[in-house]
Amino acid sequence: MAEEKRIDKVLQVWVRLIRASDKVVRNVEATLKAKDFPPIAWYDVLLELSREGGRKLRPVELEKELLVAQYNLSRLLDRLEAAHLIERTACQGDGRGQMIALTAEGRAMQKRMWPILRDAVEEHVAANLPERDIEQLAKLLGAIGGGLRPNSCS
Amino acid sequence: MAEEKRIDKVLQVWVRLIRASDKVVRNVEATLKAKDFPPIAWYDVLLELSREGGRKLRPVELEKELLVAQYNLSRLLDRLEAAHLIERTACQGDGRGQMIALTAEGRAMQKRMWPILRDAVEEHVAANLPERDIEQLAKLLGAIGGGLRPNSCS
DNA sequence: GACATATAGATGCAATTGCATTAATGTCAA
DNA sequence: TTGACATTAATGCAATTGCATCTATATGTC
Repeated sequence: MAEEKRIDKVLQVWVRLIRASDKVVRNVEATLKAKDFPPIAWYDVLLELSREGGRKLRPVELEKELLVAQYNLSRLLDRLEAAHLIERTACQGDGRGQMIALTAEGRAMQKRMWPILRDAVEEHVAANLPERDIEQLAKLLGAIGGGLRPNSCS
Repeated sequence: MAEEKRIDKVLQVWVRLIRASDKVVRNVEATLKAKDFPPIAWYDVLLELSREGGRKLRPVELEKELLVAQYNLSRLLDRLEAAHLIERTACQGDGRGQMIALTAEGRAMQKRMWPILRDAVEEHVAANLPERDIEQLAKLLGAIGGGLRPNSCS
């Protein structure tokens, strides 16, 4: 009986987790699109590269940071490259690989997207949650997601 | 400064929410697929119909319950129908609409999927969270997601 | 009844995702 | 060095999603 109750609670978390995530992502994507910005996935790549200063990253590294499937990243990079936001260059030392560099345009895009994204996230995630709940939530979600790194950065 | 800190926390929740949800969904989908079961989306429809006993539902109703886009639901129902898990019948009283009925096969599928899904969710969502955290999480996620209904049912 | 407008559901088409496989190196042991 | 095996990245193809639009029926107004 106590077991039954627990599984019900877990299922409730399951449903709410998916719905909350879905809702928030849709809203933020919509905000970006409404202002003619590219999707969140593009921002993630641009941010990851921005964080490295001028250092170039290899797709494999991005893959690990962003938790994107290899074939999806490959094509995401195609799109970013076509939009002149990144550049692919050969990787000396490893003939298989390549280095991904942010272009000036790419860096500018990341900077322009940042405040939009920040405000959208603040609005749709934190709506009217008190500081305490935010912290609690971060802690509990961290427990589900496993090891994660911090985020943000302009 | 206090503001800065808050937004950082909110962004952390944003990142973790997406990652936790993503991870959990992928794991559960993988579990289903590994046992040759259809995806979660199918289960959601089957469960919704099962809950109604023998009552048929209209796509519009499902749409609201499941929060799926109209055109996606239309095609999801195509697939379920092709798999003989549901049946579409005319809707008397409204010539535009239709009624969706669970077939015996559909009901059986829902029943077979239930324990698999339950265990997978228990494993991937609740891994090693104490009861208290589960409840906290449900409460907090509910605050983000807005009004939600309870779940589960075999 | 005739018309304007709203609602239910389907569908063509483009973009994205997932899956399986491939090509090209790299690594390491014999 | 060579051959077996691992790693990096790309790609053909099918399935799914998003978007815009379309058809058919309903509803309300005159």
